[in-house]
Amino acid sequence: MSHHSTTNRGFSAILKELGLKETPKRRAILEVLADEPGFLSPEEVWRTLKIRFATIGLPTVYRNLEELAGGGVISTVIHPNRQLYYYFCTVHSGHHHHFICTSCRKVEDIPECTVAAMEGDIVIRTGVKITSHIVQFNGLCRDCLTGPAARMEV
Amino acid sequence: MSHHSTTNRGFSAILKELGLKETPKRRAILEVLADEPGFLSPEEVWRTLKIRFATIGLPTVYRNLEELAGGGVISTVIHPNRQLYYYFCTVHSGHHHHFICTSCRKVEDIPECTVAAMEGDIVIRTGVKITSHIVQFNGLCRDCLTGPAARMEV
DNA sequence: GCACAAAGAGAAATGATTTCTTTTTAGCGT
DNA sequence: ACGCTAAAAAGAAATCATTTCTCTTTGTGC
Repeated sequence: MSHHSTTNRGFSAILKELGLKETPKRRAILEVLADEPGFLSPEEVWRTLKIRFATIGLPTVYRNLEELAGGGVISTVIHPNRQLYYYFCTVHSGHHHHFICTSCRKVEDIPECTVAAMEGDIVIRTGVKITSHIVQFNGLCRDCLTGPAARMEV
Repeated sequence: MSHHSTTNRGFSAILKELGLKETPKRRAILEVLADEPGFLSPEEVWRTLKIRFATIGLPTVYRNLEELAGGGVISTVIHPNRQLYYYFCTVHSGHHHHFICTSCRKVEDIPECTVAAMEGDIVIRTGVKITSHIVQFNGLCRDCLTGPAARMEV
């Protein structure tokens, strides 16, 4: 059930660009995320990897997810429950934002155009320097709105 | 050094609207936040209150901040360090967003117009239901950009 | 193949936040 | 003013995601 199998090519190149060694576990973490349509918690990634690897530590997963997110390979999801989740974003063309379904964990990409405009306005009006922003829309996707809510664990 | 002293009137009314009893500590929590130009962590609020009250528990502060934020009296700040901070927002006219200075903790209000438009687009295009969003701009305010960074603890 | 720095294991610590139980108190009715 | 009752607070303890530490393993350039 590989959802994004086409993206599995090029992981080596991505890691090399970031100056990260290509270890089996690091590659596996990327694969797990790439094969998942929604976002995953560090512990969920870890549980999946434990099937493949006899020994894999949770700290390893945390460290790798952070490195990969820092390098922009994967993106973070700030859940209303305040835990951090990770998502392998198939859209690599430019900056954008996300809609996340808190029920089934699906993620939809939102172009960032308006946010950029907002930032421009803010900078001009107030003279501040914006170093980062959080823009994320939470809700229920169309499928979850119509069908029976799949994972209502929020 | 009361920055927002004009807003101190009407706390009783606010609490009554929310169906919350007007206790000395609850009022004090609101006062501490209202007197602070920037955002504060629960523990910082607690430390301030300990000067006034012989006994005040940290859980009390956490609970009250959550209740007050839930009622919309105060707003939350999601810090890049992933801790939760609270801010007494003087702008009560309609929905809006914030720019936070990660150096001096100043908060500037951003009208939400564009975000509303974005949401409209998203809903129409994808058919999702948006229940909440996080929109926050992080950076350095003009003062911190020019003068020596006051509290560079990020 | 070797050396060396990066990566991982595993255990333990951290620290913000929450939960629990008991005691206190605000606000209503009288 | 007085008492009642449910909300609120104290204080201690638990939770649990995340991080830190030390030692061992492994990928990669030479």
